[in-house]
Amino acid sequence: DPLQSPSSNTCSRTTYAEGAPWCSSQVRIRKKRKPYTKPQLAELENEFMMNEFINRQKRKELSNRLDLSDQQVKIWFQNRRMKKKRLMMRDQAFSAY
Amino acid sequence: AVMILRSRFLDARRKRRNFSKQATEILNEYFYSHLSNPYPSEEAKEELAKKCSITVSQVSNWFGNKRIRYKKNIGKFQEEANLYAAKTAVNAAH
DNA sequence: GCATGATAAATGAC
DNA sequence: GTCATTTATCATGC
Repeated sequence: DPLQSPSSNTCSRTTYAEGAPWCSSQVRIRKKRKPYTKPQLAELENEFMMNEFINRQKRKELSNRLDLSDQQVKIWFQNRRMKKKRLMMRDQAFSAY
Repeated sequence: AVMILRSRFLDARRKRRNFSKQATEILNEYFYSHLSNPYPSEEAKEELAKKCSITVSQVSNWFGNKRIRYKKNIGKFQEEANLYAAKTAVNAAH
């Protein structure tokens, strides 16, 4: 797994670092965010339409087919459910007018 | 007509608009006066949203962007930081 | 041409 | 599981 460290801690060296500890090293190594391809998203969206909660079985075959990890598919569905909630809230807010 | 407005409302990303000068002023005042912990509570977000005439989600977006961009290049924001530090100092004196 | 606001991957608290 | 975040990317403003 190609990992990337938060190399630049320009924050902790500056005079403002003392007043902003939140700024200092975000600690752990984080995988770089990589946008998914259009075909990948199309399949994920299609599966989400079928059911918003995916089981291990379908998750495995989806991850294999899309060249994504099992975890990535799981996270995508979680984020997708949050997105749906945001859109519905926004729609509701609009309907108020 | 309503549907057109609705679609634009739903797809805010495509129709991004900069916040008003006053709104940015209020958000920056809060950010730099809470530089040690620039994480407003839900209540604080709602109050800021009301003052700025924006949504709480927009407040969250603003602080998220501000925090990451600030810490990525503190030098670029130093002048701004000094400005608002002086401003809050004046407010405190009164 | 970057600044800025919103969104898409990814993490972690709970 | 949700959900507030971090980070990179996108789309727009100017």
